[in-house]
Amino acid sequence: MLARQRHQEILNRVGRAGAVRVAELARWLNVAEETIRRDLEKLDGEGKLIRTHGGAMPLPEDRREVPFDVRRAKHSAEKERIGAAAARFVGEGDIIALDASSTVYCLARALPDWPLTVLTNSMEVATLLMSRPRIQVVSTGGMLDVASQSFVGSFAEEALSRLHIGKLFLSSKGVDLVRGLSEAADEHARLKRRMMDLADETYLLADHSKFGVKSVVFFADLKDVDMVITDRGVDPAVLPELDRHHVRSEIAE
Amino acid sequence: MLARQRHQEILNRVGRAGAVRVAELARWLNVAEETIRRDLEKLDGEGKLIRTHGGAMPLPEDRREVPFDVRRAKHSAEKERIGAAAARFVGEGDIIALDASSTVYCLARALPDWPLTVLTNSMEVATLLMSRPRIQVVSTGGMLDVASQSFVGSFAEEALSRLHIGKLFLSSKGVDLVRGLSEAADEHARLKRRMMDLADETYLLADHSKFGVKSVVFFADLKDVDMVITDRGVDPAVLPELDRHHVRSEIAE
DNA sequence: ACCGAATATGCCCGATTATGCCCGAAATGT
DNA sequence: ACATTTCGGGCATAATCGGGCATATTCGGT
Repeated sequence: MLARQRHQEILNRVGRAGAVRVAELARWLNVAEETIRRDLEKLDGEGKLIRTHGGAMPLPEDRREVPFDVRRAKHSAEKERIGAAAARFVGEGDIIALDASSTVYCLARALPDWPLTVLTNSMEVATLLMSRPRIQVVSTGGMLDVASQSFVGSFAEEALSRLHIGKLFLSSKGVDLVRGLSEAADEHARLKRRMMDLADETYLLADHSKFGVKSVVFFADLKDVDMVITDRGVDPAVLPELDRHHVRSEIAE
Repeated sequence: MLARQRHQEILNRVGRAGAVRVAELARWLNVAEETIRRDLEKLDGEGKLIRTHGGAMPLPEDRREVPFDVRRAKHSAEKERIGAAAARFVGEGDIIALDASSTVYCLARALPDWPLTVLTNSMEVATLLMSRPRIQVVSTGGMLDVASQSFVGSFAEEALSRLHIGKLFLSSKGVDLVRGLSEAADEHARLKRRMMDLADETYLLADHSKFGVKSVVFFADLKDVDMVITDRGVDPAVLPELDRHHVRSEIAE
């Protein structure tokens, strides 16, 4: 039986019975309990059921469908991997900031399940993390930019200054080794700059297509970044160059 | 039976019976009383019921933070009418504020299609209005409260002070002619108070079931309200009383 | 078709959680 | 005031979990 098939089967049974136990499922589906646990972990992570000690329960009625479309534009596999790799730098109790970008959204989905405070200007990230009980979400507020579904403007920028950020995870339209990070819109650039100024550490999430690209507004030097997380498609010449700027880097496998 | 399942069952019985005893629950659910005690301790800690000696009781009706979808469903016809009536007070180019309540959400849906600036602390209102190109949405930001899907906290409160609000539309858990408006949670109460202080005019949207109800935290007098919009089910004695306080009122037909 | 990588699965073991039992202390009812 | 019920904490036990490791299967690229 295929793993996916098993997942469906589990969801079916959870939905009908109201609750299932790991041992039950293991017997019923002829797999080890470890496998069932991994299945439940995955399904819980996807928000399709709720894991409990000893088994799982269906979602409470009132949270089954989030009103907004949780449609996700193409998460290229690279972005997923970069997000997962970045998630490993998040420690328990950390105060982290996430910007409004699709790569960072992937990180949000991969965040570990422990107490965290997450500051974000992205509506989508906020909505996503609302279903994670151990995560405290804080939003900058500000003018709502429809295109990026995020808050921008001087209001958002000044709101930031009252906060502390441990680790900032951001992305940018372009990453040039000489000119640094760039964005297409000034308002987004300014906000990212502000976030970097306030953060103890800055992690740049950039898939290989971002390197060498210069967008319109430059907002930071590469040397202001503490670590770059990218994917295997990156030009091999880039990593030594980062090293030369004392920027750590990691390739998400 | 899973622990979580038992918790659900306990909440069910408490909710339906009004009160339960530890011994009863232990017998019904086939576990030791110690287990039930631990369950009750946990549920009480989560604010889902109130422990008493020998058993537990449900939360008083008016201090329950009902999830948004549920609130929206309740009295929806009246709320729709009230929202539509309130929308007629919104003029072109107005700067209005909307709080996080289901009635005001109905107003948001009924907003006229002309240029507007809308300040809100509700994620759902912000999401809804994102699809309205002529409406500029501004959010307070702050800590995200999951139950109400809205931003609260001192952060949100202070963010407000930098803004101007023309007309504020809000609702509240309870409206008492003598004691005024009340909310179940302090953080919501404080924010609403702050909004009222900053607004030129305050419109209270309250269906008839709100009148005479006293929740936990009072945050404003009726005389601070400029206009009350309610429905036909309201006690006829209420309107003259409002008049006596120089509060205008309207019944949404 | 072949090989290395990614994925899925199973097994083992120390850590965590859930539960039940016991007993002295606190609360309750008569 | 006294008998009874209920509570809370300490302890023991069993179920469950999570992570590390090994093996098998599938996938992807040549």
